[in-house]
Amino acid sequence: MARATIYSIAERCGVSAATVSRVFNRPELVRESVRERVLRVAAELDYQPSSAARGLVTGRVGLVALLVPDITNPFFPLLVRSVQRTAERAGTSLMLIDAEESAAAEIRLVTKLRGRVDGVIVASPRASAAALREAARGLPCVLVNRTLRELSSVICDNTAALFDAGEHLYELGHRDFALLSGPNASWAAGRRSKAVRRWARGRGVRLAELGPFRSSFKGGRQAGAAFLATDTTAAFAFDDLMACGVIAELAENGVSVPGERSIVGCDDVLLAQTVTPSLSTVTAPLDDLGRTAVEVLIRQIEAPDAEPVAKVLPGVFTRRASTGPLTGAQASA
Amino acid sequence: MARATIYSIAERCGVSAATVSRVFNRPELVRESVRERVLRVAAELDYQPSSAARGLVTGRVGLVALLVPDITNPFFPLLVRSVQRTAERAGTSLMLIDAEESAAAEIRLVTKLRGRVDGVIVASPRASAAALREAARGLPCVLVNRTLRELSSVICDNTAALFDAGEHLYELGHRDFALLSGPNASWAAGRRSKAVRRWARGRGVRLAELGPFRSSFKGGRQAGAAFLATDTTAAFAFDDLMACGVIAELAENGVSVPGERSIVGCDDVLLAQTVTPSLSTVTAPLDDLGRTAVEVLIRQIEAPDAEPVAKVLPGVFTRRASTGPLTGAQASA
DNA sequence: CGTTGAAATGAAAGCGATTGCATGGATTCT
DNA sequence: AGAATCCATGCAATCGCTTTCATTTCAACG
Repeated sequence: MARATIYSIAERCGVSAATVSRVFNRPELVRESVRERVLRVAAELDYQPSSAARGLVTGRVGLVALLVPDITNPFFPLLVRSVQRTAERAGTSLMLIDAEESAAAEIRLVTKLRGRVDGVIVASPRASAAALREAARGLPCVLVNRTLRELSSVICDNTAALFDAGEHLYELGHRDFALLSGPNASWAAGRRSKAVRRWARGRGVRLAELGPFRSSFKGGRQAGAAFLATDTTAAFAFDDLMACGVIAELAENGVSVPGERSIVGCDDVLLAQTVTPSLSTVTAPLDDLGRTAVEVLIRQIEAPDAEPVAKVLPGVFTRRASTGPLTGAQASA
Repeated sequence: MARATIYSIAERCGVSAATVSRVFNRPELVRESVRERVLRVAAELDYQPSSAARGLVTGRVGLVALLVPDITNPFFPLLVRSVQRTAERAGTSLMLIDAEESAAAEIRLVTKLRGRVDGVIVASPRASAAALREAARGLPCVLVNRTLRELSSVICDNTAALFDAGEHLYELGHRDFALLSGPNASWAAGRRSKAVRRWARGRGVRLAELGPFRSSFKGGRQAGAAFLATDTTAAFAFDDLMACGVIAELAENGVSVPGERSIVGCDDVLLAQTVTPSLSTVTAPLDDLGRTAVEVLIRQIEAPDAEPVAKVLPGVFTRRASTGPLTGAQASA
């Protein structure tokens, strides 16, 4: 049986296709008895409107894309969920695209999206500002965790939370810190490093800058080795993934956390709670981040010429078990 | 500037829209000089075909959906990536849908997909067989990690790998085992439990069945407590997430792994490698799973009346650090 | 009972692409 | 040279829906 269309429904109901269409779009314009009949028949026939046909005439396809650099990075699934949930509530579906960490792929993929989706959310883009701007031309676009003049963005500002983390460590007695920085290409990494540097300078403590390291468990192992080679006692890791690698590396070398060294991560992914010891970290408001991104995007889709907006959501420091007091034993180390 | 269409391109090139269309679909039918000119103008105008218009006439929208029960479960991101990669190679995009662990949502969402996508891959569905069959009527559909007569499926069979895991533990000296079973609604959980039971019976060892527990870190903590309450020395956890919870619970109670108890997980998610001790587990061929699912789905889309196929891919036991020899100390415990 | 205005419905145009068929010009064959 | 063939291209129908505009229906009113 061929798929039901508004015509097959109209025929069965003895009305015109226009009326059937109205039942779904402007039901208040249709007499109740007719409306009910149409809905009943539609249900019987398993009618689902063709998104292609509707999209062709309305110019909207009811689809927004979310481009992530690496879906296997535990940071993103929560973002994906919140974006998808918000999108569904707004009556639009989500097209997910994994750029597999390639800046070139990002650009290529965004470019291909024009005409296929109503708008795109680009999370933590690696690509250059110029390329991004060019690729997003004529396509409503919202950046997550990156700002760019001329494009809307939603970012998580961890500055205050990193200050809190620093203060927390300072109160525990730490005076010598390590900054395990993230990839140079990462905009967020730059911001985080800057925040940590600012705090350290303001607080007047020593800060050894190590890295950059990759944002992965392995990158964290390397960072951990580098951290061990210094005589610092507390480290700011670029993110949780890296922090987990650091913890593993330290454990392997018989260095206890937080007994001998303290570590804070960033993002608060699932991993941060499951690792032993659980990770003190900066919790990103992932739910808000995703929701806000969709809201901004939808506004952008509805008013394509509106000024871009830049939303900033703060992260929050969450204390767990990977940070502890500086003991006498360490101080003498 | 309004978006470019085949008409605007045709006009600029002094040819008809049909020719422009052919340049993209059957380029060999168009004279080279014309083809080049059209392509150049199309590039200049940033032309992207309207997927809606194309979909309307071809009946294909170039989109397949992947429905997962919970994107935040670390099992899925790898599947998502492999599905998306394979789909992109086949020239189709991926619509991701998170059912947020609700069987009802699964059915509702699949139903809504008819007309919006060319086909759907449903991963680890929770919904009842009847509801699934009904929802997928008239929509090419492939199940992952679940079989159902009348629908195609791609599953990972862990039976042999679980036998290997058992043998491995047996050789290490273990004789008393615990089975920490997964949710009753999970088809995979049933299969895994059955495999473990079969192995234990065949091998003639004691098997304490505990649970069911939720497939989450917390569920694992509970499972860990239950495990500790027995005098068994090795546990089969339903999956890695649960196994990590078990390890955390044991660690908190001062029980060393694998010194005092051994544990194996299932799936081999990122977590399995980052947890301390790293987890001996059954590695699922996620890449193959995703790829095969897309291939089967595409075949199904191209030949909607073909018989459903059921593919089976084997898991492989991977030894890591969470399994170790039974020491005298434990035996006496 | 004819008029009027509102409410309900229908007719038809178009959205942007694909594609079967017709056409016209160049090439080849007889 | 005329017929047959072939290649490149254009014409026009079509996909399923939305939406404007026109038309019909009908209740209410004078």
